[in-house]
Amino acid sequence: MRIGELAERAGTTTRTLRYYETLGLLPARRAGNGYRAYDEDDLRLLRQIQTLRDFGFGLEETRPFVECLRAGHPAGDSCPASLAVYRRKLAELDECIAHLNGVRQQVGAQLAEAERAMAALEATATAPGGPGPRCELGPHDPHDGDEATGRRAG
Amino acid sequence: MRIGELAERAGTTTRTLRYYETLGLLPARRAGNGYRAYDEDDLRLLRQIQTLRDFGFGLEETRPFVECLRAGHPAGDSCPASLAVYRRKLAELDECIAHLNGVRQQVGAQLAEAERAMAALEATATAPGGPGPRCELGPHDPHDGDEATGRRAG
DNA sequence: GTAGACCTTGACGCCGACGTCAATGCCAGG
DNA sequence: CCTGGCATTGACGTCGGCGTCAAGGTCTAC
Repeated sequence: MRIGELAERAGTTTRTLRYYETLGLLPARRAGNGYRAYDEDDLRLLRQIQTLRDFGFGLEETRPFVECLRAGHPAGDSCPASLAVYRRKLAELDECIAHLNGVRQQVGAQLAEAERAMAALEATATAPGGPGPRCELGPHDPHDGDEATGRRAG
Repeated sequence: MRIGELAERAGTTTRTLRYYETLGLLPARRAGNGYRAYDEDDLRLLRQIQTLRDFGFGLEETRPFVECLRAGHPAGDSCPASLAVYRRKLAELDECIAHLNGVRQQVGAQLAEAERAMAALEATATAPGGPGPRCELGPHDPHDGDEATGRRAG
């Protein structure tokens, strides 16, 4: 099949497939006219990549799984290199989750404290039966909470 | 004080301070020679920014806190807009943590399963050795919050 | 008067995973 | 023949938070 069909069947875009090819993740054979030619196995490789990416794996981290599949193994995680990636990822996840839990606690404490202070001020400044709470929330895209890129000399 | 001194006292770089200024986050007065001039209040604003950034807040999210301080309030979170950011962040954190916990479980299960299958075949493993764990796991796709644009049609 | 330590603005680089043109080629249908 | 829908490569844009030059101005010390 050609790139458009593979993209559609996998629910992705041709741009993505070409990108994966530049990474060597999903190389394609070529038809006589220069068009990329894919088969069902390529679809499987692609699905493996997508599954891992949905878990938050970087594309490079999916490589061992893809190569494992291409080596003829029944599953992408039938190889030691893949298991190593799993383990690394688990450690990363644990660290990240712990970090976020810590942050959550601190932010929660800050909020509670600030709310307490605000309530004290409003009680002294506003009369009873006043207006409702302000609603200044706007649309936003969820980011992650991370750091670890070298900042703050410390 | 000048930019170099402020940077040093805050443990950051001049580049960062100029960047904050372009964002309007930390505007500076100017000395006669064109040099940026900061005072102790600016240092406080900067410290507020840093604290929030350490929590994983984006720079834009620190703006209400900074403006709150500049408005003369005792703390950056003495204003309703700041509290709104806190609450939004908490919700984000909760969502992110829940997501990561789910992923962790799935990856853990995958690993366990793969290890079982591997054990049945062979018992050879490679020694690990990574550069260091980073926490860059996102709750989901950072560029768009849903799959309407086409990936993983399912 | 000159080194050199500070400052200025401007502009490009980086990371990840693509999106989005642009210019052009291939092929089937009317 | 032309239209139109697929394909090709190439290259720049995006987002966030800066790093890293580059070319020059300013002030201080010797």
